[in-house]
Amino acid sequence: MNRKHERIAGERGTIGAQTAKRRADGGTTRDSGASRRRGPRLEDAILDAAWDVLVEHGYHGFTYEAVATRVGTSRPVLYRRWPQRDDLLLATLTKFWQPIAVPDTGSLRDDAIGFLHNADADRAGMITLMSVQLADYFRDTGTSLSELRDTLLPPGQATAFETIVARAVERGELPDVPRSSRVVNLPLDLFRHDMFITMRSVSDESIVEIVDEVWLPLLGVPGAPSASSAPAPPA
Amino acid sequence: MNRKHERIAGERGTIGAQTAKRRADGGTTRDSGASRRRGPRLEDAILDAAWDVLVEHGYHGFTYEAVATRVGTSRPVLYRRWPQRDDLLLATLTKFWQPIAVPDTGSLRDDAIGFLHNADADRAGMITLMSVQLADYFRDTGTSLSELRDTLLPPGQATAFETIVARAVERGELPDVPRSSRVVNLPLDLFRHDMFITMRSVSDESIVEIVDEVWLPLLGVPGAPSASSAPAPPA
DNA sequence: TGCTTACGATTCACTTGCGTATCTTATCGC
DNA sequence: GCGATAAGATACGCAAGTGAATCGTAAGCA
Repeated sequence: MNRKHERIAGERGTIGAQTAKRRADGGTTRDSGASRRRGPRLEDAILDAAWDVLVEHGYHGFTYEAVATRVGTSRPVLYRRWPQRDDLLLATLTKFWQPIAVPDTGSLRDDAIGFLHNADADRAGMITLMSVQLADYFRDTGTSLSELRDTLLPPGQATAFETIVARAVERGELPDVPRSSRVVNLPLDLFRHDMFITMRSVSDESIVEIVDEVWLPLLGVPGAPSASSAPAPPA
Repeated sequence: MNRKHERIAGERGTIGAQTAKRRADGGTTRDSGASRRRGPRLEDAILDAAWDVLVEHGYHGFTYEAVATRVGTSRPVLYRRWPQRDDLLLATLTKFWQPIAVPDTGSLRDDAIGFLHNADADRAGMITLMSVQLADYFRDTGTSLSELRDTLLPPGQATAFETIVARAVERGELPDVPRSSRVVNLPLDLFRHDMFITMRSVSDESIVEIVDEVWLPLLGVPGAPSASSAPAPPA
């Protein structure tokens, strides 16, 4: 009946002995003598570990405990630098946020496909993270992905596809007419949606599909597949 | 030094007395005499509460503790029915999952806009929930939103926009040509993306924008705004 | 009416994480 | 080399959640 209690009571009885043993160890639990990191070097190591934890376990698993364990230090070290969880999170995101390379191939289509390809390669973890893993963060703070993106992105800067379109216009590949932001940025939105839904890397087929079947026709690019020449049936 | 241990030891010592006291109380702590829910009625109440908890606090806050507290019962009652957290979650989602109404107005554009409007009204919480609130669930289980949707959706059924397009073809509003699934279902994808990004209800303007600036032009609907007549500059 | 079921309540030991308070000691600047 | 600094370790009190066990009793049925 009370097996559990008996066993536990027995363990409790050894607390004193365990404490004494720990003291006898003298705290040489870890590799004492190894170089002790300080200042920026330590900070970098912490943020690296924080990033890993964030990607692997999401915001929910993004605890001081987990980060400290992973970096091989203790929580007080983290608290000294980032008193709030948000501070550590923001520092981590800021360090690892870098814009995706926008290719300049001289072809609208190749630019678009190339950029989405870069996005997939560079941000497979990033966008997944920002969209899904940070769900708890967004709920806790009441913010959204778009707001976080705004705080991380340098303001007033053209988006990748605005750049791509502008170049195509300069080349004369596209007419110089006003276009809605919705249409211009459509490929990245669809790409991001695919990534959200599947939680996986977006396939090359999907990228080409987005560009050839949706974006280029919308931009009125000659030779692009029209609505009546799409290959796949509605399934 | 060992204050904690001493204190705990002291508390431990009172266990017998506390048990005796509880027995003397007779368990009449709450409003005895109020009707006690049983069977299906209790189950419904639990799932209702579970749904509320899920929407409000997300999967992370979706604990037996929280659900039990909200429904006014205790955790063992929940454990008896759903031994695993996933069981309770699936039961909750199954109960509250219902398809969005697909309007049949006789107009392709009105059908599309109307459906997205219904989606926004019916699923503002739902899709937000499924996308963002369940992030931990997806990570824990290694599944994705698309897989969950597949398990909840009746298989082999046409999507809303496939239905809408098929009706338009029957009416002669659209030519009977093969269309890619990507293009047909584009509006809901963009709608869902908007919801993901902003974590808010999708505005009517955005819905109209999706239909008029993206979808209808792609389907080659005459009179729809072409790529060169979009109102807003790239901003 | 009496019996069976199972609901509601409570307790328990345990785990994980938080935020803080120390203490020792390695490292750096002088 | 020496002192100031801060890394790293450990502990504490607290809080929330987990499964499980137990117990009294209200509800439903024969």
